[in-house]
Amino acid sequence: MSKSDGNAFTRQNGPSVAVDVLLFAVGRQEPENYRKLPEHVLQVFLIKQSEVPFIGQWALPGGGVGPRECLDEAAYRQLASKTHVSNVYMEQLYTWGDLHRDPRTRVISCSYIALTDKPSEKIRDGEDARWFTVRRKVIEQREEITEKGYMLREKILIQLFAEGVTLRTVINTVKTVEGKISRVWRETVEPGGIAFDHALILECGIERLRSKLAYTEIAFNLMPEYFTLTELQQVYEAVLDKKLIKANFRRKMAGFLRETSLMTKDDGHRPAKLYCFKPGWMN
Amino acid sequence: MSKSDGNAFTRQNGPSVAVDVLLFAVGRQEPENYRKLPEHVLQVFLIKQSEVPFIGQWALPGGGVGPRECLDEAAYRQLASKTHVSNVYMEQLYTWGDLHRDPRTRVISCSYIALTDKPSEKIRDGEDARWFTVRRKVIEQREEITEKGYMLREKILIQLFAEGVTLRTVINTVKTVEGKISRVWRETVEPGGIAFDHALILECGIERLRSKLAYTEIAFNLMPEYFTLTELQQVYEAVLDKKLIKANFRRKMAGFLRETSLMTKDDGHRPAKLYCFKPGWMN
DNA sequence: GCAAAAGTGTTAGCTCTACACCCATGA
DNA sequence: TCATGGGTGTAGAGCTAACACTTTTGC
Repeated sequence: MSKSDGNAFTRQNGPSVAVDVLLFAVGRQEPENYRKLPEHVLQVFLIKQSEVPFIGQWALPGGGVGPRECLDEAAYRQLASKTHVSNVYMEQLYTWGDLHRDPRTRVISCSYIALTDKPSEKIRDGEDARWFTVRRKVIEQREEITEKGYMLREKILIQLFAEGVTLRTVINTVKTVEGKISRVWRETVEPGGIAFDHALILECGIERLRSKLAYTEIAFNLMPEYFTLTELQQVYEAVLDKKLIKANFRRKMAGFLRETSLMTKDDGHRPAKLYCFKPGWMN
Repeated sequence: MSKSDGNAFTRQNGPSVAVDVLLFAVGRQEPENYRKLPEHVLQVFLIKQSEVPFIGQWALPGGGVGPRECLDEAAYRQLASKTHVSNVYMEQLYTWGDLHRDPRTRVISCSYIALTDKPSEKIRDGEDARWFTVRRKVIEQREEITEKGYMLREKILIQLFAEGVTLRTVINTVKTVEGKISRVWRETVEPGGIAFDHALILECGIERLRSKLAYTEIAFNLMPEYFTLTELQQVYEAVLDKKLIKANFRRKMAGFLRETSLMTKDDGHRPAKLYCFKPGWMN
């Protein structure tokens, strides 16, 4: 940030700066009968655009950063005003700066992941904001040895479901290694009704969420304060899209849990102990 | 990014956008005698500020983002022009948007990590740019159970050494858990001759680099094309600041290596096989 | 009784750790 | 010859996957 190059701090028409928030939750779907527990699915919150150039398409909640707020504050404000969700976990995901990601003007967007446990909460009235169930699939995968190194190409299908709306977006990712230098490249093939580059942001966010599940305690931000071990497991399964083995899962989680004296009841089967989160570093 | 809030895309005096690059390398220090291999240390590249308000202090290479370039391009351009290093691994680290991180005007900075294997290369003439050896130590640690949850405080000392210059910066980090919601907070206690919030960026980058060594192949970006297993181990040890056990290290790395028919020689001891990188997903 | 989920135990295989040991080189 | 690093083997601890089994509830 030395000042010696021409374009630093002198532009009056520099790029706008915005934030966009990927609000994730794990939703419970009604069980088939009184004995069964609800199924769990990963959900993301989107808003229908009412203005050109993406009128009718769906976008992440977000907007411009004010002159008196830092990025985190802007993200919180946008989330609170657009979704009525507050006091949630939030972390920066990635900053998107492609020249034409917004066709109107140059906008640099700092994206955030937010996690909540209340997808069912009344979040906004009207038809223009919805929780979408997320389904992600790798539909093509190709490994190559090239003259210069290695290449891994994947085609990814993300499907989004809400009542009356289904979106289908396709993304390509390319990982290359040339000599020792590795790179990742992502591009939208079919936006499928998702505005701006938000399909890319979503894909990036899902990847981050999944990988952080494995080596951090981030999943607890998707849980209510008290929860059963089966509920916790269902959240992992919904995010990872993969069945886990109960006994093993419980042993692995043991270090992050504080037992309570509370129990579930009236569930049509044996009551379960309720736990709450205790960080791993608290011995 | 719906357009419906007042401060989106209408400001002409919005924040400036810049990039800052943490260029890391692992340097070799001259061995004591002909038999010994060189010691390895983590190094970072800094530039001495020649203008107010941080005149005489040291900062990361960086500068404003041009109107016709995306963030990655800006980072590459800054790196190339300030350090004469190009064709290196680079990834986004974090975007810094505090209101007063630059006392002159509002600047939002997207920071990058860059990794190279050539710290010794003549990088820039004159007295105003140096490779610094990095030493990081946790000098205080406190765990607490509070009314609302848990808290982990750490005080971190980072020392930077170059010929004729020693910098000493102290940073506090606080990790809190309230109920289920976790947060991280970082602040500079003593900048110690480092400009802007670049001490924070450095600390953040070291943490990221260390944690990514464990679960990615990122370390190979710090290696030359051909290297011995001991060299690779020394790079890991320099970054992690921790001795590793040779036999175990070799077994763990086996899946990421392609053997060559080349050998070292004239080293004052038994010759070693040279390897090159092969990504883990290439079977 | 029975369906569903809560919760525990066991085994085989793998990985991680720590350490010991031998080999090859050039001065 | 010997200091130094190159390279491999092994035993024990601990983790993981997979599966089987018992317990407790509401209807």
